[in-house]
Amino acid sequence: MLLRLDMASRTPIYMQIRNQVMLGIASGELAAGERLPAIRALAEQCGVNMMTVSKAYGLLREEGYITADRRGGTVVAGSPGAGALSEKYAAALRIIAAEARLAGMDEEEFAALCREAYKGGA
Amino acid sequence: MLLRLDMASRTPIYMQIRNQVMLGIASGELAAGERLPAIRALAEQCGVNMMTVSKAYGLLREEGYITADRRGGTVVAGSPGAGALSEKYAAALRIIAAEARLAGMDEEEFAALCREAYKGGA
Amino acid sequence: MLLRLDMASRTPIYMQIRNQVMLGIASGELAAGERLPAIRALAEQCGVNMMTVSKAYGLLREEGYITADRRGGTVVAGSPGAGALSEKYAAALRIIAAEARLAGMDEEEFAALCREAYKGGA
Amino acid sequence: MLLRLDMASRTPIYMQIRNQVMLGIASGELAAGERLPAIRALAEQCGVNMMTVSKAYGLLREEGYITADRRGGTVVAGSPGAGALSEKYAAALRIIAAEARLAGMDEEEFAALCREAYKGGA
DNA sequence: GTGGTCTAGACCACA
DNA sequence: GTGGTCTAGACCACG
Repeated sequence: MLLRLDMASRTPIYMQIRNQVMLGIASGELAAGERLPAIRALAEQCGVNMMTVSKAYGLLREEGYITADRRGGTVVAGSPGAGALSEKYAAALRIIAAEARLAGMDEEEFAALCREAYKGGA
Repeated sequence: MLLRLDMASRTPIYMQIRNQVMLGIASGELAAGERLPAIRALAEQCGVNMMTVSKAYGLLREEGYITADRRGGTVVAGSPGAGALSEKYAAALRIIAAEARLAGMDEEEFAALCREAYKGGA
Repeated sequence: MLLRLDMASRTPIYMQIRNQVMLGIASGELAAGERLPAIRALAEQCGVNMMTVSKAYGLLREEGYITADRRGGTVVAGSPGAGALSEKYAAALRIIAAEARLAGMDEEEFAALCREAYKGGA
Repeated sequence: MLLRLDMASRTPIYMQIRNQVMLGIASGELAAGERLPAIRALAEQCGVNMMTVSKAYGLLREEGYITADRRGGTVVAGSPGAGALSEKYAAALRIIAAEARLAGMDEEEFAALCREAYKGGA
């Protein structure tokens, strides 16, 4: 699990870390029960502040994607699976769909693109 | 065209305005050539500062969704249509797809949701 | 002499008119002594306000490119030829040269581009 | 890096700042990777509002001349170099060339002036 | 510390 | 009338 952080991006670093860990879990690269690197280790490896990594882990914990294990480490949680997308992501999807429509894509092209994005995380 | 702004949201107000205007254009509620409300008028209507609306309009202009006619007013541009989603939105789509996968949705459910989002803007 | 005005441009319309008349004179398309269209006629032809055309003509008159003739018309003046570029244009040229340098052009390429621009107005 | 701003100029202050920073990068006075003054610091130094400097930095960022490092500060970007002048600057060059022609300069004189402008930023 | 966002006024250029 | 620019403050998110 190697993180690629873009310091020039508008997306906050902690969010980039959170996103990439989440993507790693979704793709199966990070299996349920697998242990994540310690905060200090990951911070050093990425050249960022420990607080930044801590914030990302905290977010992932709140979302239920990871949990603290008994010995003080952090492990990937078994996915609970709410069965539906949260309203936050649904709203983002509507915006992306509108952008696609304005870019000239028809419904079939957009659906294919979405399937591709879904499979890409496999 | 009525805008609904959430002052408590993490999304900046100017971006909320930009998104809703863009959604309005995509849905056809705002037709090409149609005139948008004047910056001051929209600012007053939304209870927001002029500069905030100005920033949203500036963004939309840069993106090519609207054009400022020098003879006064801002009008909806005819969409040229790049034909593809920008990498920025493609990356966001990958994240949403991963969230959907972790929420327990299978590919078919996700594709249906995406089609719904696309048609929703019709 | 047909003017092509872009209402969506950031360049004011009166300046677009001024620039195109000046370019017409430089290229020889408008010869010294030739009569320019009346303000009202040009305004109607371009679909702009008379005041706008008047402002452009006023500018060109101040710069010495055109003069009022005895019968109330406007004619192209014989070029006086200061022999040097005004500081305003020299400054603009420095900025363009810097942009070219940052775009990766070397001195030869830039000089060739400048000669092309000079000859283009022939 | 000292900026000289002309408050009486028709050129907006934010554009003057943008131009001078760009000229500084082109001349090598500001090297790639070098850190620019903080927005607030530059604003105070120039006796200008923060937002004005912010707008200039935003422009330079969009143009790819600088990048905002999330770990604090704004740095000069390594120039990618499109290899050609944008149409906007090419049009401005045509206008300047025409002005030079009307000022009585011949092609050689103009080319020499352009080389001078190019080398001036060295 | 940094940049990002926002407010409530103001003046100006353009058409 | 329109949009563009600017000021002098303020609060917030990020690292």
